[in-house]
Amino acid sequence: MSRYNPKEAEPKWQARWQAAGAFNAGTGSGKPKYYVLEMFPYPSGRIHIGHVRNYAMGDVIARYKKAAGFNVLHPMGWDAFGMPAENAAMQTGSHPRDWTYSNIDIMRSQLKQMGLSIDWSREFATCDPEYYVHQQRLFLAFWKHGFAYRKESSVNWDPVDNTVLANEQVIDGKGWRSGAAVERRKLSQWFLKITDAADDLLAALDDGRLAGWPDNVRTMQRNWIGKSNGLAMKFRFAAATTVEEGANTNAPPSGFEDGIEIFTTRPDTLFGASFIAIAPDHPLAMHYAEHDSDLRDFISDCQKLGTSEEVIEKAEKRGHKLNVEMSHPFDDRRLPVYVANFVLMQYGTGAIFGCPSGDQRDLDFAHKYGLAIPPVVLPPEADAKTFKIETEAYTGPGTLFNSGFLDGMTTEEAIAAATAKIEDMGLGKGMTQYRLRDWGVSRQRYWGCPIPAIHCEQCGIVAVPAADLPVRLPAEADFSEPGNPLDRHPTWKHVSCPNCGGKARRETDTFDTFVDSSWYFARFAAPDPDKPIDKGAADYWMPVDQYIGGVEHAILHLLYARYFTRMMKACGYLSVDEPFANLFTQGMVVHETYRDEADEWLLPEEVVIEKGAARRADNGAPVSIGPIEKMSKSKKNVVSPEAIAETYGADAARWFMLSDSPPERDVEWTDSGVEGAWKLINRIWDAVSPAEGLLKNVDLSNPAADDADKPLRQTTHATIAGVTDDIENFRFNKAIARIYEFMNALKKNAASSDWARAEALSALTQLAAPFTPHLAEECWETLGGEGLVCNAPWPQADPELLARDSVILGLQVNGKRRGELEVAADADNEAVEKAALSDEAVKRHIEGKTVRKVVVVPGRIVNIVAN
RNA sequence: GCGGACGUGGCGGAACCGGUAGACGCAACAGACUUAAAAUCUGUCGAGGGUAACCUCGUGGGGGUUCGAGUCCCCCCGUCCGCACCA
Repeated sequence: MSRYNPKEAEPKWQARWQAAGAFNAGTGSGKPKYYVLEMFPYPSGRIHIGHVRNYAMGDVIARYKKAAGFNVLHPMGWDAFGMPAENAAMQTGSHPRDWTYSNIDIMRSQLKQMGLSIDWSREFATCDPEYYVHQQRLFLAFWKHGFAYRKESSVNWDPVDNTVLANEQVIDGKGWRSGAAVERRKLSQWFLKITDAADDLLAALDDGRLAGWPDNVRTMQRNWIGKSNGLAMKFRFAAATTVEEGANTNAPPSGFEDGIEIFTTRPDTLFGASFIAIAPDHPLAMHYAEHDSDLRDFISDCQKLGTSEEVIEKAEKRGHKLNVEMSHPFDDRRLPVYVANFVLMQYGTGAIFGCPSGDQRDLDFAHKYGLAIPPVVLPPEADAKTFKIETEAYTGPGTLFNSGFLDGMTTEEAIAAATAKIEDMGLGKGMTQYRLRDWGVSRQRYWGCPIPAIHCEQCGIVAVPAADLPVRLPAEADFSEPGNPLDRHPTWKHVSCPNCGGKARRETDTFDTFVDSSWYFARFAAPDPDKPIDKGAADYWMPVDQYIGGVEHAILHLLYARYFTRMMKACGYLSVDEPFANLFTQGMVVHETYRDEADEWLLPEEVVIEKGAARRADNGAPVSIGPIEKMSKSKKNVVSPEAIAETYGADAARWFMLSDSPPERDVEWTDSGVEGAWKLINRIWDAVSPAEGLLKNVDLSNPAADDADKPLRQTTHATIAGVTDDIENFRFNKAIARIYEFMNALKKNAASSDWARAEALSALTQLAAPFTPHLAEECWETLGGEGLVCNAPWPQADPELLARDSVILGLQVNGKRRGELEVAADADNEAVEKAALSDEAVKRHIEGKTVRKVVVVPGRIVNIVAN
C-alpha cells in the first residue's frame, strides 16, 4: 500500500486542472450559470489561514455547483488600494505600488497552492490603471446623472502632522503617530447621494429581493438606514430674554428669526420638554461662540473627541448653557438652550428638544444640570399618582398625562395630534428622516483611484474629458512625511482647464477604497477593454449567486455595493439592482496572542507551550498568553498556510478549516486539528488505494448488488443525500462529520461485494472532492474513474435506499427518558402506545400511578404522563 | 452608548419545526502490534452515587410557559462584530 504524498500530488493536479482549463468560465454553454464570489482580499503581505477558510468555503460551493451541472464563474482579484501601502512607504521607503504588487505576487502563489477552482484569467487588482480607468468613467457617468456632489464635512485633523486621520488612527483623541490632540476640521469633499436610494435599499431588504441574505445582516442594514417618521419643528426665541453682554440680545441671530428647528420622533412628549440642545458644530453654536470664549472652549473640547459616532456616544454627556431661552409652543414655559456634546449635527437638524422622562440621555443630562423632569407618558398598569421617573427614563408606549390637550391619548394618538397641532400653528411639518448619511468618497491620500475632476478658477469644477482618462497616479511621489503626497507633488496637479484652457489644478483627493470594491464583482463577470462593463456578459452572469465574506462587512461594503449597483443600472451598465442574490457571512479564524517580556508580539511558531505555560522557542524566556483574537498581522497571531501545506498539504489545511466549527462561527486554529485532518486524508487514501482499477471492472450504471450489500448501500446513499444537503446549506462541518461516519461504516462493511464497494468508494471520492480536491483526483485516478473528478457529475442518492424500515423512539415517563422502543416506521400511534406501556422500564416507573395521558410523536418520542 | 450575534463535556462542536442532550472529530486513558518509539488498529471517555440492573444532577446565571425546553418568553452575566476615513 503506497503512502499518499501531497507534495507530489498537489502540484501535479493543479497543473492538470490548468492544462485542461477546468475552471475557465465562458458564457457559451447551455448550462445554467452560477457565480460564486468570495470577498476579494486586501494584499497585506501573505495570506493567513483565515483567508484559506474563506476561499475554501467558496471553493466547496464552486466545485459542488460545477459537478451539479452549473456553468460556474469563480474569479479572484485584489482590493489593492489603501492606507497600509502608504504607511509602509513612510516606514520603509518602498513605493506603495511596488509593495502592493509584490504582495500580490506572493499571495497569488499562496492561493494557487491551495488548489482553488478559480478562473485566474479574470484576475485584476483595483490599483491597475486598466481597472481604475473604468472606475473614473463610472464616476463621471454618476456625476452627470447627478449622483455626485460636493459639500463640506468634518474630518479628524492632526495639527502636528498636518494630515487627515482615519478613525482607527485616532487613539484616545490623539493622533497615532504624532500623539497630538486631534481636532475636527471641515473640508470640501465629494459625496454620493446614497440617501436618495435609502427607500429602495430599505424596501429590497424586505420585499424578497434579498431573500437569500441572512436575517441578521438585513436587520443591521435596516437599522443602519434608520428610517424614522417624525416632526421637524421650530422653537421660537422667547421675547426679550437674552441678556448676553455686548450682543444684540433681544433679536434672534440672523438666519434664526423663526427659531431653532429641531427633529423629533416623539412629538407626543412635547409637554415633557425641559430644554433644547444643539450640536457643537450647529451654526447657532458657532454664532454665539463668536462672543463667548467659554463656549469656544467647550466647542473645541467637543471637537477633540474626533468624528466617530462611537466616541461621541460613549463620552460623558456634557452641555454648555446659552444665555437664551426658547418658548414652548403649547404653554408659557421657557426652555433653556444648551450646546450639548451628544447631539449630532449630521442627524436630523442638529438640534433636539430634551424630554428627560422619555429619553435616557436627556434624563442623565437633566440630572447633571438640575433640569425639570416632568413625566408625560404613563406606562400601562402604572398609577398616575405614584408613577415617578428616577434613574430610568420610560421610553415605551403608554397614556399621556400632564400634557394639556394630549391627556388621555395613547402614544400613537398623541404623536398624530401633536404633529397636526404643530402643523396648524405653522411651526413645523411631519417628515421622514434617515439615519443614513450620504457617502463621502474623498480621501486625502496617494494610494487610491484619482478622482477625475479639475478645479478651474474660471469654470469651477470640471470633469476630466473622457479622452484624457485614465487620470493616472504620478509614478513618483514623496512619502517622507505625512499628508497627501498628491497635493504636494511638484507637477502632477498643475493642469490647464479642459473647458477654457486657463490655469487649473487637479483634484488631489482619491477615492475611498470602498468605491473600488463596490463594482469589482461586475468587472470580474463582464470585463471589456473599452467600457467598465460588457453589458451582455453582465446580463448573463449577474447577480452573484453566492457571495461569501466576513460579517464585519455586513453594513458598509454591502450597502455601498448595493447602492453602486443601482447607480450602474440607472446609467445603463447593468440590468439588476441587487448585486448579491445569496449572502453567507463566515466567522473569523482566531488564535491566542503572545507577548514577550519586552511586550513585543510573537508569532505562534516562536512560542512553545508546555503545561499551560508559554516560553520563547529560541531562548526560553517567559511569554504571556493574551486573549484569543482575530488573526491580524499587527498582533502576529497568524498561522501561515504555507507551513501547513509543506507539512500536511493544502487539502489538510482546507479540510481542517471546514471541519469542526460551523462556518458562520469563529474558529480557533489548533495544531492538533490539522493533524486530525491529515489522519483522515490517509484513512481515505488507505480505503481507496487497495481498490485500484475497481471502477474499470464494474458497471455502476447497471446495479449488481445483492441483499448482503444493503447496509453499505443504504449508508452510501444516506451519505450522498446528507452531504449534498449540508453543502447546499453551508453546513460544511456536518458534511465532514458525515464523511467520517461513512469511513467508519465502510470499515464495518468490508465484506460487501465489489459492486457495492465500487459504488461506495466512488461516492466517497466525489463527496470529498470539493473539500480535498487533490486527494480526490488521486483517488479517482486510482479507482479508474473517467477523466477528472472535478468534471464528473455529482452522485445522486436513490430514494428507495433512503427509506428506513424501522425507527427507534425515546420512551419518557413524565418527561424523563426511561428507555427506547424500536417500531416499524409506519406503525400507527395506537400500536406504539400499547408497546410503550408494556415496556419493562416504563412499567416500573408507572407502577402504583395512574396514566393520565400518553403523548405519541411519530418517529420521535412517546411520553407517558402518570401520577 | 447604540445596533447585530454568540455562550452545550478537558477542547471544537451535533441535536432539523419544542421531542432520546453530547453525533463526528481532537485530547486523554487502557489494550494490540513493535526490541523500542512513532504511525496504525481495538476499546473507554459529562459529573456524582451504586457490586449491579439502575438512580440523581447537567446546555453561562435566575425566573416562566409546556406532557416535554439547549431550543420559546422575561431579567441578568460574559465574549465577539459594526458604528460611516481600517479593509
